[in-house]
Amino acid sequence: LPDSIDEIFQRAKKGRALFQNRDALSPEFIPDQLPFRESQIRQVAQILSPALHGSKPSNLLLYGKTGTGKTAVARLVVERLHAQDASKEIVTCYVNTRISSTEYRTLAKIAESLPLEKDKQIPGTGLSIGTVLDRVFNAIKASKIHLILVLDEIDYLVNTYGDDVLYQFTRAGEHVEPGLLTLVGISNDLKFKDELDPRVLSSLGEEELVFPPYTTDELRAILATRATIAFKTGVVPDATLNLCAALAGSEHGDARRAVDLLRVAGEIGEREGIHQVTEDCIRKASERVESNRIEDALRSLPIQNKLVLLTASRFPDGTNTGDLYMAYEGLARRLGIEALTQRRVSGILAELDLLGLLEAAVVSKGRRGRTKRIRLLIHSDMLGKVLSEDSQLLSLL
DNA sequence: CCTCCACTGGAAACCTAGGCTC
DNA sequence: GAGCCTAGGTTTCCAGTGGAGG
Repeated sequence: LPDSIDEIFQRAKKGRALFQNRDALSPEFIPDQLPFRESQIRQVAQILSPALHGSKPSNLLLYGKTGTGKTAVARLVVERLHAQDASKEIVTCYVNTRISSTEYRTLAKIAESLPLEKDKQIPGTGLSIGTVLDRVFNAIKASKIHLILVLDEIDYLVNTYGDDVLYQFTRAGEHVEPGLLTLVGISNDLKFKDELDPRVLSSLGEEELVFPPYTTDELRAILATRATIAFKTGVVPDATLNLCAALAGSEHGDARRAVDLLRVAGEIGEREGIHQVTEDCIRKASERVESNRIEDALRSLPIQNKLVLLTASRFPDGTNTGDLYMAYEGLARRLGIEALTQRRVSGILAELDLLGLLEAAVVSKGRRGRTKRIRLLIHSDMLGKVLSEDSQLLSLL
């Protein structure tokens, strides 16, 4: 509906506002209470506490599926530890290795939290991993810092780049004296240990903690607490919280998902100008959250991956690598883009499969060879909508 | 039971952008 | 500024393969 700008602002002013503190539902929000995680908090605090009298705590590994509170617990405890530290020698650093996306960027992020001399800053590119590591270790050594390094989604780092860097970090004890380095690894993947060099594992996993998924009841309680902070009183009925908890609970007790859902539902309610966050808002939010996730994934894709995806969308009934590649070449020619080799396109198909944007299952057709059965998993309308934002692809849409 | 297709996917070489050293 | 280095993406090369059809 073509609401005029003023109308939108008027409605906002009139105060159909449902939120009183939206931040309480933002992904960055760390509540000072983490219900149902008291014992984990206590244990992590216990393990890290030697840092306060200048000795090195055990390295620590936290396991559990997404949204089970690993990150929140780690950040909460590390933050408090930092606050309690009178010596001011403790430096804490949190990096999500999947978001940093490469070894280099992960190290650069770590370096940001260290006092690096002017000529030892880390540029965006150009240095070897080894050089960056040296600079990081030297900074710790020179300023006698105790770095407590939280590596979130460490399984991503190891699966994509191997455990070399991690190995360097685990034996950094010898490199960084008189400074100290303590590692807190966070992994979503319970099997990730199998991939690790035993030397790394024995050092990193000196202490381990498993985070069980939240039950639906626990999710409901968490949501209720957050809702009272985030929303005005009486705005969120119990039934809404129940549905929200149930939806998130069915997806392996993911609290982040649950909180996300509630926030978006609140925004939908506000926009519709209704006075409560209804169950219907939750359902709409559930769809929205999912399609946003996909749209973001699409937007951040390199041009060639977009083109491969677009090619796949031209085959509503699915196709295979060879046929897709021929069509892809044609489209690339029309766009004046250099076509990649079939080997590379095959690799891109595997990447897109991993992202859940299409299905590329290897199938054998007997005498007619082996190939990937390729099927788009997203709406081609949505694909067209997002890809048309890319000026290079516009002429094909 | 064997063949042989149409690829797969590992390995290595190659390319490019960008920082470093001198 | 020349020449060197690295990371990350791509190409080149190729041995390997699941299973329908013979």
